[in-house]
This record gives sequence, C-alpha cells and structure tokens, in this order.
Amino acid sequence: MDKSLNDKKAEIFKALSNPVRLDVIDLLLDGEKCVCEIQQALKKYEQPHISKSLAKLKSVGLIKDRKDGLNVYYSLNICCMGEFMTCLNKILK
Amino acid sequence: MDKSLNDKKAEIFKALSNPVRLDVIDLLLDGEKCVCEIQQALKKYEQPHISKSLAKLKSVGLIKDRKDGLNVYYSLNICCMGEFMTCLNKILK
DNA sequence: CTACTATATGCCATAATAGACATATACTAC
DNA sequence: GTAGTATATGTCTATTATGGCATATAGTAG
Repeated sequence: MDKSLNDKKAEIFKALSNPVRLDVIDLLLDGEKCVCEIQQALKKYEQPHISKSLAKLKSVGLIKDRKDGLNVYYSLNICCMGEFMTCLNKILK
Repeated sequence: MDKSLNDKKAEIFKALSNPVRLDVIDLLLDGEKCVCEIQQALKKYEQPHISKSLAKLKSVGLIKDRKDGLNVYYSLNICCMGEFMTCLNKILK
C-alpha cells in the first residue's frame, strides 16, 4: 500500500499542527540549535515533551539532526518553511 | 484567554493535516469551484464528508465561500498556499 | 568500573479526530 | 402549498494525539 502524495503531505501538516512544535520551528528558523538551547528557550515545556516534539518533526522530514558528543543539533530540512510562516504571520496579523 | 500566534497557526496546520482536505485544496488551487464540481472531482468521498472538509478549511480562514442560488462557490483565501504546496511536492518527489 | 550529563523512549489517562450514516436546511420551480 | 436539488449539520464509534511522569540510553570524565 503506497501512500499517496496527499497522505504524505497530511503527515507533514499534522507534525506542524501543534503549538509546541511550532515554537521549535520558530527557533530553528533562526538556525541550527542543540536540544539544550531549545530546552533553554522553551523552559515552560518538560524535557521529554520537547524531545518527542523534535522526534515527530524529524520523522516527517521537516528537520534533521546531527550528533556531536553528548549534544544533538537540529536544523530545518525544508527551505520554504520561512516564507510560508511569514505569510501566515501576516494573515494572522 | 487569547490564543497565541502559534496556537492559531497550529489550527491552520491541523485543518491541512488530512488527505481529503488536501485534495480539496488542490482543486481550489486551480481556481474557484462550486461544491458540486468538487464532489464531481472527488466522487470517492461521501457528500457530507466533503461538506465537512470545506467547513473545516473555512473555519480557519484558508478558504472562503460565496453563494449563488442553490450553489456555493469556494475559493482559496490565502495567497502563499500554491508556493508551499509546490515546495512540498518537490521534496516528496 | 562509577558518576554524571544530554537526550530519548515507554506507559498511561484524557481528549480530539475521522468518517459512516441519517437528517436538516436553503433555494428553486411549479 | 409540494417536489426536487444543492449543501450543511448531528450523532455515533473507532482510532489517534496529547502531555505528564518514570525510566532508559548514549556519551564523557575519572
């Protein structure tokens, strides 16, 4: 059973349909960050919650990771994210 | 309780996180369509299902409607949709 | 080996969603 | 008024997501 294009796109949008994960995307729009930096910036969320959010975004290919010693660095994996977010921001005023 | 920007964006992405609703968006990217045309194009889905899909997309402001006699015409309400979809299509190959 | 730090995973209860089906509403024609 | 067509809404159940908490893993230092 091969997934249709829109099934795959739906999974991407589902990964984006959560405010915590959008907070993460906002941070990564600013450039690569290690998990520790993301946690520092989003102190209001628990560590496992952030870790799961990163895993979900990665599972659909929106972000990628890179290990360096104990740290894991995440960055955006899709170029057009910034433009679309800017557009949405304008619409939502 | 005012919703944060990312709460609102999450709702928009949630509306997009479904293959049926993405099929509808695809059709509307081609221009305004009446519900009957959308139903004709998406015969595999039941009429109430399509109607609810349109309602959900409208509720978050992604599409708008216009009545003309018995018919209701829907069209996209956000400009950057096409670009982002094109980008996702490329990534998903 | 132990201890420590950074990050990920598992489990669980609650809440939200999808989609099938029945039904309702709105408009037109007569 | 009735009948018919186009579209919307309500109700239900199975599935899926959320987020809290406990725990596990991976890497480093000693």
